[in-house]
Amino acid sequence: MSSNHTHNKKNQTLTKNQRIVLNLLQDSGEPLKAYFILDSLKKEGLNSPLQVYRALDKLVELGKIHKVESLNSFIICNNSNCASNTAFTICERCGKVKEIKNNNLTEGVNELVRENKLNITRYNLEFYVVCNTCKIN
Amino acid sequence: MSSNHTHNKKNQTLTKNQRIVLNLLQDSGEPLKAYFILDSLKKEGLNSPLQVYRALDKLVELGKIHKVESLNSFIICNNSNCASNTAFTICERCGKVKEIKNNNLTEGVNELVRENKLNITRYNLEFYVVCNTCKIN
DNA sequence: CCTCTAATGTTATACTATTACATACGTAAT
DNA sequence: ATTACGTATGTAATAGTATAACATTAGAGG
Repeated sequence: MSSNHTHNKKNQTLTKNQRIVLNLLQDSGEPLKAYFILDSLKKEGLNSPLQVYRALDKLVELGKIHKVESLNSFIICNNSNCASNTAFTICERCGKVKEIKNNNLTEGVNELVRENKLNITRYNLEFYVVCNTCKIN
Repeated sequence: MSSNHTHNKKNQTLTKNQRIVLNLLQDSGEPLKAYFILDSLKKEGLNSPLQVYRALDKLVELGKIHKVESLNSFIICNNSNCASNTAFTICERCGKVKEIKNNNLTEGVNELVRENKLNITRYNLEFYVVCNTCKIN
């Protein structure tokens, strides 16, 4: 469960494709789909799905982004202590995704994992909610 | 977080397609992919992906099966108290999936959710492990 | 400069899932 | 019994997600 992140690694060490994909996800803050990324970055020189998927794979591996499995989407990691673990809330109505930064929760989960000797290498937690905006309407 | 399951509903209330898909998943115990299910049930009269997906959707809705999001697969629910919540371990090496029945863990998660006022409607937890078989080799 | 690894570019293809539309079935109300 | 309605079916077409294979290039380290 120790951090193998490389958040601190300079973006300069990334290749061009990796960098422009990361920048797009960073600017967006929302989960984006691979083919949306492809369309968005056509003008930057991305031509094929594979170029996008390769960049995404690498960025996931580096811990700079996460895949939101149930949405087939990718989102910037804005958490400094998530290792390769992920925890999201996903609004059932509008689809809005937020990475959970609540240390209570993640520490609680880590503790549960330890207590139950689950021998986890990493985890992906998806919590479905109705977000505040949707709750009002 | 209250159970809205219908495990007790007789299989008779299911339609033919739903029943044969459920039976296959039940017999297998493993997560199966939609197109594998289709191939397996050609002889039973399933001809198109849509027939499979419709049956799967319904079974998920009834809580009789779960989708393992990160594997694009479906697995029988063998847990009597999971509501529509899911928790799995997935072996990183061999892909073997087990539904977590550990009440400690699920109760712990429920408690964390309450404590943190997350207002969750349901959750999907995917824990990556190296299973015992793979650990030996 | 050489070598090795990782990344690239491109084409084709595989895998996953849904739209659209016509038809049938079951059941509850009239 | 007939109508009406919701749900399931069957089928064809297509949309959306992801990888295989192969030839080439770029960059880091010796």
